[in-house]
Amino acid sequence: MKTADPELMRAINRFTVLDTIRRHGPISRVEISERSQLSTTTVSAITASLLDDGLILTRHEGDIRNAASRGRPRVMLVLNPDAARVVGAKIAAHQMHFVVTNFCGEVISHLSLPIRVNRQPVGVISDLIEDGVRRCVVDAGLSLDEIDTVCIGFPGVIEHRTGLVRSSPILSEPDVDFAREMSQRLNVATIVESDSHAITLGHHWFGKGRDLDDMVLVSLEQTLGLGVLNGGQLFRGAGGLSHNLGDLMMGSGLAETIRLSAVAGEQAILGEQSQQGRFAEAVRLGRGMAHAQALIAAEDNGLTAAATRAGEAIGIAVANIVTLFGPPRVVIVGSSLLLGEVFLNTLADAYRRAIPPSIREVAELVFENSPDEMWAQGAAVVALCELYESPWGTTGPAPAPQF
Amino acid sequence: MKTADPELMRAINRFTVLDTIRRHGPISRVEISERSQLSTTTVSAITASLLDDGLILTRHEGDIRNAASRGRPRVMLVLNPDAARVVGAKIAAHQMHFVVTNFCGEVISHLSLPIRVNRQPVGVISDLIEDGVRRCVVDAGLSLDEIDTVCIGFPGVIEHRTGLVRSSPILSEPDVDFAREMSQRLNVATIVESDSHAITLGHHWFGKGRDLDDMVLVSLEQTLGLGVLNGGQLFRGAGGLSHNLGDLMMGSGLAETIRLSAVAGEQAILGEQSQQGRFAEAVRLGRGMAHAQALIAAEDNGLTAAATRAGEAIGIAVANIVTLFGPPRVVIVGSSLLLGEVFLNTLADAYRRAIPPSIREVAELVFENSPDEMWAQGAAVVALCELYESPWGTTGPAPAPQF
DNA sequence: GCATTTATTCCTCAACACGTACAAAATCAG
DNA sequence: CTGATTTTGTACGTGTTGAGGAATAAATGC
Repeated sequence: MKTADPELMRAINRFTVLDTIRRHGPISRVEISERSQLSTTTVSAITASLLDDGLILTRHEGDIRNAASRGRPRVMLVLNPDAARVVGAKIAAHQMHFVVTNFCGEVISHLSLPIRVNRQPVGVISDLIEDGVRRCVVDAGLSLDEIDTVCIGFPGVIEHRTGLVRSSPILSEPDVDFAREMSQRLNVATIVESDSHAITLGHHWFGKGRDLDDMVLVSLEQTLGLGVLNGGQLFRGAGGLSHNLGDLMMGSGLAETIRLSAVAGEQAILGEQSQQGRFAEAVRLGRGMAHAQALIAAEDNGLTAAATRAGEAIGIAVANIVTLFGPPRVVIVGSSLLLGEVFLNTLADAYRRAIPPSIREVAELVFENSPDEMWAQGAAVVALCELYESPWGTTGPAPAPQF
Repeated sequence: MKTADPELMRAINRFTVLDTIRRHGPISRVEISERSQLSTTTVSAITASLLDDGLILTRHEGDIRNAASRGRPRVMLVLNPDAARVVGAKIAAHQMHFVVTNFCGEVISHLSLPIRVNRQPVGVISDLIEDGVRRCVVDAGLSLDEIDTVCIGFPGVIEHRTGLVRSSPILSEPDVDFAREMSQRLNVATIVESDSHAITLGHHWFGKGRDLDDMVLVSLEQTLGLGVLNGGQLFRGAGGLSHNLGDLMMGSGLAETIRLSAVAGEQAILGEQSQQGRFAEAVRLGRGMAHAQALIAAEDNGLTAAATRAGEAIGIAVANIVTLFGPPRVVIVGSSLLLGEVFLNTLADAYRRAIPPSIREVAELVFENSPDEMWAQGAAVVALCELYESPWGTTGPAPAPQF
């Protein structure tokens, strides 16, 4: 059972203030007070502490109130971008993406490695990731010592609490303790998280979920993932396991049942078609979906049928997710969106037909083909979220005194 | 955003202590301190306040420590059963159940009304419920003034926050504000909650979920419902909507897709068979499932086939729920369990085949045909939960001074 | 220059958790 | 029967925290 002491109270309010400053750009203390329902004096005390810890900065310039306003001008507060730096990574079958971001989540450097890591031994993959992280950090003009946290977004079933990769299409073995592996290699605190969860938080901070504290994100990549945002926080099921949409069974009887990934996974859509020359090459290079769109536009019947099947199945699955979670918005991302109109229209249509009438108006569907960088940025956001919640001034590591 | 002040801190710790006393029977202050990680002095202060408010009682008898123990004997604390009384109700198509419970959730009186309310106008149903509540309260030797809260468990999609019945097989209209309706009739604070949520909390307090703070319950009655317990609390999706398992679509393509309720709902299983005389009569009286079991035992081929189809579909759906929520236990309740071995075995078998191998060991299935009284008791627990969380001594209504 | 307005800070108060010391109530030893 | 022992529960003081009011700071308008 969680016990409440003054420390927890302080942590909550500190987080509230910090998050308000992050969300609402340059903001004055009074406005924080209004938004957070905290008294001005409490806000002042907390912001003083945050300023003292170097997490926020004052800016006297940007008082954007009605210019002809009397009274003492507001002092605007902003996040100190240099308060911390984190690395976010997205690992996929055919490429890796790395970003270094500052405390605001803004990308400082970006590295894309088009390397096929599929089914390589764990050691090889760790090597490649370690290399990518180090290079991206150097590109940002930093050294690893200056990085606070690394977060690696992985496809598959991830146990966030322990950092265990339960199963992933990229790794040939189950139950790999990737968090420990990378922590030891980099000597930096490392988090492992599902790539779907990462992009969910990424969209909450910077993308299509900025205005909502409750939403659901469906990611259609090599694996079919799910992220549920509940009250501004990721909903991690019991044990912190990430969800794997691809493992859902579609069908009412065992005879005609099929796993969603077998209809709508990347491999399922492209698989049948990928025998022939140039297309197979594209798939191997991770550009299968873009290529597929061209083929569909050129009326490739086999692919069109596969895309239609996939769209239908996913539309139904999304309707089921809405039935269970009732979010006001469903953001759909991932490389499969590249399949184009046919796929998207089928999906939206199947959704409309499958959703029960009584909750038809509850959720809106939003399609967004986020750039790869955003996935990595989302992983960085996961890391930042943990930093935000961690106690800094009081119990955290004291900043080394400078002489 | 939720702000933290001393009041919140106190509320949290008060709840922790109260809940610890409820769960672990007669318990001494030191033991509370050990279990809750609160200091002994804090526990002492809080228990003093609880004693002062009359929510708990001291019991000097039951020091069950090693009998030959020296030192000052422990004073055991228990919930004061008479601190409050609530009414819980379960409304179903063919019958209503009411219970009055004390502050511990123990049933004081129980009333079962075998009335068919299916599709009656709202006014008629409210009348019947009002009557049932009043009779049950009188049976308990009480008057309505002495009841603190009423909670009514309804099948269908319920919006707990607003007390709105979004849709229910019992009501012919959608979006009925049942909470207000009953509050006005009874002049007692009334909560409306999904019957699945009610039985979920009921099992958490008294049934198969007593030892777990995370679990999932699937209810198979006229509607197919779901309750998710997360960290000891009901997980209510965005907007507080209850889930409706029956609205899930089973199938990967629209052509072969069917709603779960159309395969595994009570009507779907019994519907085809219920034309003939005695069976139709049983169904009308709400005893369809029990009768069906007898017919299946007598090798009624049509019914057996229907039960098998339903079991398969539900097994698959449960596997999907486990994929999404990853609970350590799934409790399956409801009248459909009466269908017997064929149904249960098919369900368990379909589940085993549908669950992804990587999480096969995560969840255990538990079947439990809870008595109707337990559903009503669960509704009472919902009411009690709200009482527990509400502030009593400080900000709540001060007890009228007695002269 | 002075009143006015607004943002921020200083000071005091109440509530809380916690640690220490002390009182209470039983057992055990002689 | 008396006193030491052991364990439990409580009174007091300290250090948090946040809230509210008074005072201060910094601009505008007349």
